[in-house]
Amino acid sequence: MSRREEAKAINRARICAAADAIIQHEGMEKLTMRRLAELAGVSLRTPYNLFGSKTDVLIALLDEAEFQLAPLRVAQDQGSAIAHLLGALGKIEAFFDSDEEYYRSIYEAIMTSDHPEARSTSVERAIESSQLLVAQAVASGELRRETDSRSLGRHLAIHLLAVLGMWGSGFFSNGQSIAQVRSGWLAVLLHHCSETVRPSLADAYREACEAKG
Amino acid sequence: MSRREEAKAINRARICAAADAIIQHEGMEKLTMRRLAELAGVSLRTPYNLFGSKTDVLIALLDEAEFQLAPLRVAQDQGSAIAHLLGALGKIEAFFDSDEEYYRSIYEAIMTSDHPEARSTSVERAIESSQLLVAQAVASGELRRETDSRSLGRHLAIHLLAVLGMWGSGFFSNGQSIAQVRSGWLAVLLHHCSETVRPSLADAYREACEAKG
DNA sequence: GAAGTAATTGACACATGTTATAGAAATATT
DNA sequence: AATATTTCTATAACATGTGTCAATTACTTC
Repeated sequence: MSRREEAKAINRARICAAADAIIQHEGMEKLTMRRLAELAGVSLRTPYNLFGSKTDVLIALLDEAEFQLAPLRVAQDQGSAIAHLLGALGKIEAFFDSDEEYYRSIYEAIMTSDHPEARSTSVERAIESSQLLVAQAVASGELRRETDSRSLGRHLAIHLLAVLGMWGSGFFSNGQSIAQVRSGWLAVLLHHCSETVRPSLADAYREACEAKG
Repeated sequence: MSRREEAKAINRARICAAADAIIQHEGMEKLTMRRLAELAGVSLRTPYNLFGSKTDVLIALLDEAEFQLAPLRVAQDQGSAIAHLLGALGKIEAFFDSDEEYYRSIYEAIMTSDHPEARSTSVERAIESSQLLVAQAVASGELRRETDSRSLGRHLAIHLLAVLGMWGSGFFSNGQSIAQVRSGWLAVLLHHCSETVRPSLADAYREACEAKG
């Protein structure tokens, strides 16, 4: 990395750190570009040079935290694809729980920003990941052969994103959100699964419904 | 209505008409409070006095058009509650189809506004309506007795709102959106329905899946 | 070390949603 | 009819995200 790139990386990191600090200690409303530049010790223009927009800074914060539905993307060579799908929910929940209000406010800001491409990107990513996992579940026989994995994968991802969106708006707590998604997913998976896994999914569904309230 | 209220109503109507005209002929980006006030022939403050915020003007536009998932709310005394649920989708589709780009841009603007309460309100309304219809379907025996109608109703509403949200972001076309919701709803309903209605729902489900693509 | 290049800075500008203030006009109350 | 209240207008202001542009600084290349 050339020294120029190095300097840029340092500035990028300082800006992220400053954004993080402002959100944590002063709240999202106080995160203005002027305040951010001040705390990071750079000029007002620099965040724009390095990130593009305020929304892009927030996206970088989430990326830095390795979110972005990463659990859904984990390569999966062995084990049950359905278990993997459901396990991903638990990972997402744990991740958000680690600092719920922090991630909630960032997530909301991104989802309501006037840069629609920020939304589209995460929608597309989630749909692709979910379609992949569903296809694996079909291949492994957990879901019936005739299942349209593109359609089902899209359905699951949409449901997840919708609930996350409502969590972002403060409509659900993190725990409620994931329980909501889990029962929603199970209801649909039950309809597409093969007889072998049906009993265990049905149990899981009953549990999930009770866990909601 | 006192003459004062009358005057307010007239101004309100003029502002709505102006907003409508701007969105239709100049596009959502041109809908600024200054342009709106100018075209409505009122001062910049008046829309704030009469509506509260720009978002509230947009909400009024949708309300005026009798949207807000009104079809879901129709009182239902007779006929099949499930048919009513599915029929509501068709009505929503027809409504949006009547001027897709117009409603899409308004819907998106509301859903991405920085007034989160606007979002919460429409989420709450949709969930309540849907829970009511599901409860009726349970009462009539179309859905099995043990169905948790609050939970299922919430699930259906969330899925609808999820897809509408993506339609708002331009991710789906109107037709695709509703087809997506219909098949999603049918999959879940199939899992909760009584044996009497299962065959017809299964048929509808197959049709809906083919209609997507 | 000199010349060229890329990034940063600073000061300013603009459009926007929103609020403030003061005064004018219309309406309601007595 | 006189007074009080409500609403609207006009104008200015503020905070914010973002853009412009010239000057400067730091780095790369030769």
